[in-house]
Amino acid sequence: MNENFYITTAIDYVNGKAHIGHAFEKILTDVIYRHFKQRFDKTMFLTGTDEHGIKIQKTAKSLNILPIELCNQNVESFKNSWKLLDINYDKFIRTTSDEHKKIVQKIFEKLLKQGDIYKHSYKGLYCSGCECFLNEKDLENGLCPTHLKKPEIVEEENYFFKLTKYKDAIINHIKNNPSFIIPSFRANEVLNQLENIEDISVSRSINNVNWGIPVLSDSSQIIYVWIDALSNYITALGYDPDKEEQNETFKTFWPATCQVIGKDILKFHSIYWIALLMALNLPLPKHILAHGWITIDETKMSKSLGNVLSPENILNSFKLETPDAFRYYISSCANCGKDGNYSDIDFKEKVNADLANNMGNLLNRSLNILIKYFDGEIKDEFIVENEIIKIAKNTINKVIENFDKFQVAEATFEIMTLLNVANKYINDQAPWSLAKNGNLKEAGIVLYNVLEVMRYVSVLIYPYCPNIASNIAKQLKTNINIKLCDLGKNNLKAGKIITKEEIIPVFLRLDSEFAQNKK
RNA sequence: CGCGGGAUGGAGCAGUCUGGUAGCUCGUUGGGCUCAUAACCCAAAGGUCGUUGGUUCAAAUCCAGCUCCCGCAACCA
Repeated sequence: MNENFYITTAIDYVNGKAHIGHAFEKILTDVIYRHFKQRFDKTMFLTGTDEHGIKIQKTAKSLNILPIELCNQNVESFKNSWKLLDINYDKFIRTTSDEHKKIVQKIFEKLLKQGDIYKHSYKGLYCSGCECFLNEKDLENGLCPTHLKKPEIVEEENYFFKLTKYKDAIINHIKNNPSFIIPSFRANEVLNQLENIEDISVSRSINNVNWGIPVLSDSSQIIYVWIDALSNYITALGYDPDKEEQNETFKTFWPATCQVIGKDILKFHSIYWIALLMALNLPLPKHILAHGWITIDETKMSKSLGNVLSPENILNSFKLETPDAFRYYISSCANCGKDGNYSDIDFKEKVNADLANNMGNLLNRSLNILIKYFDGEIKDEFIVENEIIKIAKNTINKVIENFDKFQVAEATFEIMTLLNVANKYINDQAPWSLAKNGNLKEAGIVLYNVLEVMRYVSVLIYPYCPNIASNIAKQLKTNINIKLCDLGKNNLKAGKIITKEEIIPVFLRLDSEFAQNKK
């Protein structure tokens, strides 16, 4: 395989700290990324933060610090969360970085020059308390709900992007590429939204918002979020709108293979972003993956309900030293693009059943038999492949098929099915009985086959549970960092692979009491 | 009459396009095994597939009506 793979997440708005929703998206992306890294040679994973705008400006003011100080603090917090969750991104882009700002300004100028951006006066309801424009629907009895003041009608000159110019092209692209928007049922929503689009405002007066990237040729205007934030996916690659020939990184990775976003921002990514790329004459991303929400105990997470969970809360509440169980659960609880639910009870049951009982215990019992009857040694005569290895090889294909459709939850099901088969196999063959009855070779063959399956499983589960997977590989003395296409070739070699002391359960059941202090 | 998705044993879901004895994971109950992390294997109980009507030899599946939930439209990750 020498295809290239570039995956991005949405960049998070750093007006607060990371919660389980942000974490879901990053874990989902990281799992997909790690899987494709097992298939492709050149891969890239981008995440980052969106840091400009009125909300940051105001929050910073209320804390009596500079906007950049607020951003720096929260960016640190986000990065720490991702570290805790083993999010293995290659690059972290900040919209406040110089490299980003310069390119955004150039992009703006280019679009302005070629006529895709034009100046237009905009009339709206402005609340001086909020220091921003309000929509009519936000008003209560014609008053600003926060300040109970009547907003004034203010006319402002802004720059607009000719979104309508690209409407037909976008409709065609979506219709001609059924796997462009995943899941496909969301494509209809987008097509609907496209019916009513208008040109969008892409700048703000500096009198209203000053925390942003200035328009190069007009110091009275700040570039608004659409061009500022969306373009991060290409500024991070070093895109330069002034150059005919782009750099190697850009040529290697653009267009993105998959852009992972939340369903709330699908409109911006499947319409605004696409139009922007068309205007820049750049190829479009292959897939936009819109994931659903994580609900907490079937309830929508919201600050006012006080049920916002951070990934740290959950890891701490179960005293987890690695994020593997959480990563596994969160990426298997929501079928492709649908909403998923988090509950402490489900979490515990799912990871106990799958990771401890089905997977960890199988490794543990097999290695113990190997110690008990063969002193941890695989003999040459044991290396005879049975039917179960064919099933394992078939599982690789099924997992790949699922990931090709970004069905991350569905792929775990295939791995668990393989483990079920292996558990049944060892039970039916009963190597402990074979050994007692003197059929040592037969017993050894069974163990070899089960451990081979575990080797396959270690690599297949790696994208979800990198630490557990590495642990399994360590006990088998095998290499976890191999490509999926080589998995069938590097079978376990004859020799002593483990001692009694080295057998350590890779994942213990969670039986601790549910932790308190969730708030 | 805005557009779209959904309603399947205690829980969560598949099956619906291409009608033909209702399937998976978890849970429950009984049994087996004793290598293992109260694990693993087998078996059983439990569903008139939201509702009404239609087409058909035959409907979870196709058609029509109705009820209820949800998403988007409307910058919550």
